[in-house]
Amino acid sequence: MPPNQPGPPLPHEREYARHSNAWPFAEARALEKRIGDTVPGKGYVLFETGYGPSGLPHIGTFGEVARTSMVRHAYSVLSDIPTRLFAFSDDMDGLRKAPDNVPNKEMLEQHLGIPLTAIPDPFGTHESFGAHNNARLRSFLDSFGFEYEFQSSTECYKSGRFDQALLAVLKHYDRVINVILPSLGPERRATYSPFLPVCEKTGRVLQVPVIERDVDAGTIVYEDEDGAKVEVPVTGGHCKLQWKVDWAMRWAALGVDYEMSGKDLIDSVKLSGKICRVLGASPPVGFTYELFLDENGEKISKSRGNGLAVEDWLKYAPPESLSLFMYQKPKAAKRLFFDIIPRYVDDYLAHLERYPGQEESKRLDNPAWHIHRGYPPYEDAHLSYNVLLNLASVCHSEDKAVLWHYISRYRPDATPETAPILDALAGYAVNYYRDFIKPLKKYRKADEGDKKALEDLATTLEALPAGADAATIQTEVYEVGKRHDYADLKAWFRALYEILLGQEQGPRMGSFIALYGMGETIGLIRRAVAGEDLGS
RNA sequence: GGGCGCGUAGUUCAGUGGUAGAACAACGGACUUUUAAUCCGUGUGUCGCAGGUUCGAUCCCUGCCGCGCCUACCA
Repeated sequence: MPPNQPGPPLPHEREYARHSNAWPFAEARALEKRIGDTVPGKGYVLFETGYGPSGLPHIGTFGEVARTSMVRHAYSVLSDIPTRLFAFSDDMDGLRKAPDNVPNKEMLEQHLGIPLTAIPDPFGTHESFGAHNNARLRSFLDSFGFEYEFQSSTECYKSGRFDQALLAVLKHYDRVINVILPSLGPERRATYSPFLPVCEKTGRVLQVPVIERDVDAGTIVYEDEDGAKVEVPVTGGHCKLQWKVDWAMRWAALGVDYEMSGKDLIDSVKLSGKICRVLGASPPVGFTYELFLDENGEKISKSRGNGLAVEDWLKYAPPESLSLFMYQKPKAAKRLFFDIIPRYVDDYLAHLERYPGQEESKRLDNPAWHIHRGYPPYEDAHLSYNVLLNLASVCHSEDKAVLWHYISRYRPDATPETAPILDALAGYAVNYYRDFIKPLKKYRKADEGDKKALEDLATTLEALPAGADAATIQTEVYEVGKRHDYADLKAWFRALYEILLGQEQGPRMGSFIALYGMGETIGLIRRAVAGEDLGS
C-alpha cells in the first residue's frame, strides 16, 4: 500500500512485537532467531519472492509479495539490521508451452525450450518475451507501492554472480543428485542431471545426460540431441540448473534468509533445503501458505479460469481490502471469489476504525497496522461498503455525485474532500452497480393504464413549485396513484419501479425524485410514456 | 503412500488459555398515508467426537471421525 501520513509513534513497538500473536511477528521472530544480533556478512537480511515469467502476474503473485512485505516490516520493528526484498524472476527457464493469452502464438511455439529471455517479444514492445513479462511484473508490483528489488535469473547466470555456487554444485555433484534421485521414478533417474546445458546450436535448454564432469576445469560433457559429445562450462550462463537445485543454489549464492511458498511446493522446499546445506549454506526460514479455492471449494486453475483476477477485485474494492484477504489466515485454504469482496472491505474498514482507540499492544495485532506498514490512516469511513452498494443499486445512477446526495442525507458531516475513503468507496459502488445491478434490470413497458397515470404524474410534478421537498413530492405521487386504476397503492409504486427503474423495489419516490432531479424525472416519465426502452 | 488445512449460530465466516462474536437471514417493534431503506429489540450454539495438560480448554497436546486440498512426471 502507498505510504500514509504517519500516525502517532508507538514508543513501545519493539517490546510489544516480541509478544504479538500476529503471524507476521511470529515469522519475524523465527527469522530473528536465525539471524541473531549481528549483521550478516552480506550486510542485510534478504527476503525473496519468486516469479515464473511464462505467465502474467496474478493474485497469487500479489499475495506472496504482500505477505512477505508484512513479515519484512514486522522484522524491521524487531531489529535494526537492514533488509532487502528480491523479486526474483525465473526468466532463464525454457518456454514449456505457448500461453493462450498472448499474440503470435505460432511464433512462440517455434521457440519451445528456449530461455524466455532469448525469445522475441510476441507483443513487440520489449527485447524478449521474458523482458516483457518482467516489465509487467514490475509495473504490477509498483502499482501497489511495494518496495522490492527486481532480479533476473538470466542476468545472475550470465554475469557470473552464480558462478561460485554453480561450481559448488559441480564439486558436490554426487551428493546433490543423491538428494534428488530417491524422489524420482526409475526412468527419470537414469537421465537426471542437475545441469541443463543451453545448446549453442539451437539455444534450447537441454535435458540430456551428463557423461563426464571436470571439477577443476568447471565443465561438463553432455550428449547432445544429435548424439555429439559437447563440453561446456557450468558457469557464465552456459548451463542452467534444474528447478530444485536451481532454487537451492540461488539461496546459497544470494544468501536468502526468508522465502515463503505455496503448499504445492512443500516437497521442493525440503529437497532444495537439503541441497542448500550440501552447498554449505543454510536454507532460508520458510513459510508455507495455503492455496486458494474457488466458490465451490475447488482448486483454482488458470486453464479453467475459475480464479479471480486482481483487476476484478480492484475494480470493485480498494487494494487494502485485498491486502486484508492476504493477511487473514494465510495457512487456511480460503475461497476466493467475487462475493467475498464486500465483506473484506467492511472488515478492513472496521479494523481501521478500531485502530485509534486500541491499546498499543493490541494495535500490533490489528491487520490495519500490517496493511499500512505501521501507519494506518485515521479516517472515519462513515458508511459501510454494503450500505453503499445498496444505495448505488437503489438510486439508479452511475454518477458518483448522485450517490453523494444520498450519502449526505445519512452523513451530513461527510464530503468527498473530508472523506476520501468514503468517496473512493462510492466510486467502487458505482462500478458494482454498473456491472452487476444494471444488467439485471428489466424494464416493463407501460400499458395504457400506466401511461395515463404516468402522464398525470408528469403534469402534477411540473405544477409543483421549484424546490418542492421530498415529503411534498411523496404526497403528490401518492395522490396521483389514488386517482388511477391500481388495485392498491402498492401496485402503483411497484409499477413506477418496474417501468422507470427496471426493478421490483426501489427508494421512496419522493426522496428519489428530489435527488434525481425534477426535470430528469419528468423526462424519464415522458420517455416511458412514449414507449421508449429505458434499459438501453 | 507422504504432507497440509478445515470442522464455531439457519448460512458465510471472525475470535481468544478465563461469561462465545459479526454480517446476512429470521422474528418482534418503531417510523413512513406503499415497498425498500432506516432505527430499536430478539441467539440455552454439546465452539466435530474422545481423552490429556491446566485452578480453568473452543483455543495447547494426542487419538479418532468427517470434508477438502497438495504432492509423487515438469518448473
